[in-house]
Amino acid sequence: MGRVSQAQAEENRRRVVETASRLFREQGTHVSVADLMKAAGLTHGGFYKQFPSKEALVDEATTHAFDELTRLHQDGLERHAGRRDTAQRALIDAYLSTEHRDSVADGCPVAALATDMARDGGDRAARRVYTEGVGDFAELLATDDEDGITRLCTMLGALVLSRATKGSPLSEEILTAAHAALTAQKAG
Amino acid sequence: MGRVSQAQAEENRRRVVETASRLFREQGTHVSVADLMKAAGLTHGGFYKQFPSKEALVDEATTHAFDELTRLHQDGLERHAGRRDTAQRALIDAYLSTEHRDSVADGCPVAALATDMARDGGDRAARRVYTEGVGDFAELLATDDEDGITRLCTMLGALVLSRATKGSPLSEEILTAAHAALTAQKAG
DNA sequence: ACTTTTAGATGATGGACACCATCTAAAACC
DNA sequence: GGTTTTAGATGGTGTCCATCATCTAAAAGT
Repeated sequence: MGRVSQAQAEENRRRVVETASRLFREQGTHVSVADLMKAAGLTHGGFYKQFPSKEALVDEATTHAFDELTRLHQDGLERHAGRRDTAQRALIDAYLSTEHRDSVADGCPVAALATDMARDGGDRAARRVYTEGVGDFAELLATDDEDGITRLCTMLGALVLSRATKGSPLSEEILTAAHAALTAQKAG
Repeated sequence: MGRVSQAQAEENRRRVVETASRLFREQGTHVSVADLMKAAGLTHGGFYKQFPSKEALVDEATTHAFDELTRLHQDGLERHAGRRDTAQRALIDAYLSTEHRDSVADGCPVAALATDMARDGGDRAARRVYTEGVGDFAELLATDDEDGITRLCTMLGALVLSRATKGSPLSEEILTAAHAALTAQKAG
């Protein structure tokens, strides 16, 4: 209840951002501060000692999610060192899996936050980070035959649609159709 | 204030559903009943004389939006009578236009409602209608060379991403890249 | 014309929201 | 070790939400 060490306070703050980045992806940016803090193991009141507003947390949590994404992509590239097409293939496999479809909270922020970004038109940090993330992701996906942007559209569209139709067999069909299209060999 | 003719009442009810179908696409299904009714030119209290709950309206408004979509697609097919590829081309042109990107309220419900459908997992009428709509749309888009599902994923992904990145030049790049990919002639 | 019905308006309910003032106890600093 | 600082807890504020009870005036039914 009383004070907590600086290390503990920073750790708590980190946990709030981390929790927010997961909850915002899962439920949208409208999750309440109280729910957020409870999920992070704290009470609602302390929030404003760490963040000036909920909006500021949305920005920070979005940034956090995209930093995580960048790290994940870099790890992927390193693991298949230099072999761009192999790394892309691994990324596509994971992206269009039912596991990714079912784990929104830990999943791709480009897909999870798209509608939230589109809906609040402001000139926020979250939007800038998001847009930059889209560009980076597209670059990563480019092949000799096809535009990276188009491939990202197909992947993201498939993920979003498979989530929206989950429960119907169509959900899995969407994932496999998009996967097949993205990994098909083009005639040379 | 007092009573209103049956015809007027039905007309008012229709306007509420129509308004809801637009507002839900534009702002999400969390728009308040009060805002909804105000937008339809009524007060909030009368709502429950026409609908058992807000959830029921979400179902009805979703159904309405998809009925509209079906009608639009049928009109499109009739206008290019029999010529499937010409009708598809016109559809793609419209779908990936900046006008469509900028008019969410009147735009494709598959794109606008995707996240809302994904987020509330229930077995609602809205979800069933949505899933059916996705299947129908995909059928419409199939070509000899490519799966209709994949093409829908690309189109929808592009629309969603162009909306989320609106304000950046990337937004237009996404539309043109996806458009080029979807209208490219495949090697025969 | 008189009665009954009902669409919509008004206003209240209980709950959830973002945000803030205040308390408190332990860490940080001397 | 005594003072100061502060992270987090407690308990508000005013606002907005979905839903409902009640009122009212005009349409429907006789």
